[in-house]
Amino acid sequence: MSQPVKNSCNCLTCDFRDLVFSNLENEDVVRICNAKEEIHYQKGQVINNQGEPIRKFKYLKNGLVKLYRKTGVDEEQIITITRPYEFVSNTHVFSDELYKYSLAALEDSTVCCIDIELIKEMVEKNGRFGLKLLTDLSRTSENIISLGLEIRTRNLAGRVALVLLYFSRSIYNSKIFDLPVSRREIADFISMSTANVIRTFSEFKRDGILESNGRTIEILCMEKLEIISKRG
Amino acid sequence: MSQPVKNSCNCLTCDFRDLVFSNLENEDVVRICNAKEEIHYQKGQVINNQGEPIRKFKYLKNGLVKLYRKTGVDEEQIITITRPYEFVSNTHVFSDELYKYSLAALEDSTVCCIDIELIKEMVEKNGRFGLKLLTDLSRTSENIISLGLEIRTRNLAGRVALVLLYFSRSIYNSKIFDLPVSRREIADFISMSTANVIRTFSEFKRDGILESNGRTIEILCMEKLEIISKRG
DNA sequence: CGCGGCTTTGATGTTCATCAAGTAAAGTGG
DNA sequence: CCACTTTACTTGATGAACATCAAAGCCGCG
Repeated sequence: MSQPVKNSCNCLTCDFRDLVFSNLENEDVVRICNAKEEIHYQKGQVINNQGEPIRKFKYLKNGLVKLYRKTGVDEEQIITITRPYEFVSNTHVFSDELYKYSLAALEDSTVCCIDIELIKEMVEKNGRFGLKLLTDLSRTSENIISLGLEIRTRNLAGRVALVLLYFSRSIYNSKIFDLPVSRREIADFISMSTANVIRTFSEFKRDGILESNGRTIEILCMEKLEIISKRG
Repeated sequence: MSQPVKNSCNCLTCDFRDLVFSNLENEDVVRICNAKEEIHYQKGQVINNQGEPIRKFKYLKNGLVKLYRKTGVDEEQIITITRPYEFVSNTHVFSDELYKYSLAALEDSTVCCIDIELIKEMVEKNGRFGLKLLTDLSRTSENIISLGLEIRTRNLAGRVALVLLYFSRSIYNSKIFDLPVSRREIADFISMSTANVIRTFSEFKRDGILESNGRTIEILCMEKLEIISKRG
């Protein structure tokens, strides 16, 4: 697999300026722009590894990523799967020295990397920017926490229904989509065995709730899926 | 049960000044001091309820609290149990209008309440204060997230061992302590049935790992407990 | 074409929730 | 202070939910 590719763009005119850096003056945005690295990762590439030092503040501009941690040899636990317009999912970048979790691209992705020290300097200098980050971090953390709580309250079928609804609504906004993850990754996401994820898919097919061909999924009956997700 | 009691103290000389408000000027600390309410809750009292509007930034000065959410009639899920010197556990105070979770006192507790708008104003005015909050929020969120992940990777015995070690080390710093929660609350914390929590306690007693009398616990064999917590 | 990883299904046994019944402890009203 | 009620705790029995193991088909890739 090839190396990540570094690109460049103008932060002043970037769509993300309003989303992330809305409270910074032009001169500060220019500083960030000159210091940043915009890196393009291909599907499957690792963006950062748990254990590595945290040097950059990272923002997903484009693509889809999974945040996960290794829980043993050949075993991982997926913490969240997110699209852009979310804060960097590694919510501990401001409190730790090392990454506790890994981040990898599920689809081709573009990540903006800025020295974390520069971001901290900007926060110190500009309180409104700090408040914005505080709000974003607050939201991202809450999303991860509540996702974990929801998973824990459900049985197998309920968990599978939950992720299917998550992909359908939060990620692809469509009843038909290609799963960005393997069955095994779904299992790692919702803490169940791969075999039972597959079994649950088969049952959903049998019951006319969805149609699937490999990773292509079509949800046929949203209502049933919602009921299963809620009662599970 | 009686109403919460409001007290007063001088923030300038408060131990927490260094921990929370280390980056604020004296005049700002005085403003906060005049605007704050210090409220004393008795064991069992609710500090805030899910669904209520978020108006205050709350800081635990003293005591022990549980953060939880209602998941049905007469059912709740405990998200975390914390001592002071942690950021307010409701990590979404900066991103939401309403509390998603409830907070209740497990022991007599003292909570400092400051208008959230005043805190936001301070952040805007003083970036260093904002950076401090960002760091604290980052740490608190990470603790909640990783606790949830740890619970999910363990079987019943492993989960019970985990909470026992948590109380022993993080909360009481002793091998002998009084559990601040019922068996049922432990079950709500680690997503298992009350009966099986009790059963696991009984097995630990039978195996000489701990001694218990009601809520009083003495851990006899830390090593075994650690092994169970890790392999579970 | 063969190899390895992903997927699928069935069979098996373990883990766990649920139910039930009983005991102990703690609060409540007379 | 005692009878009463409720809540917490405990244990066993049962069945459901789930993981694990095994075997086979499929697909992409060298």
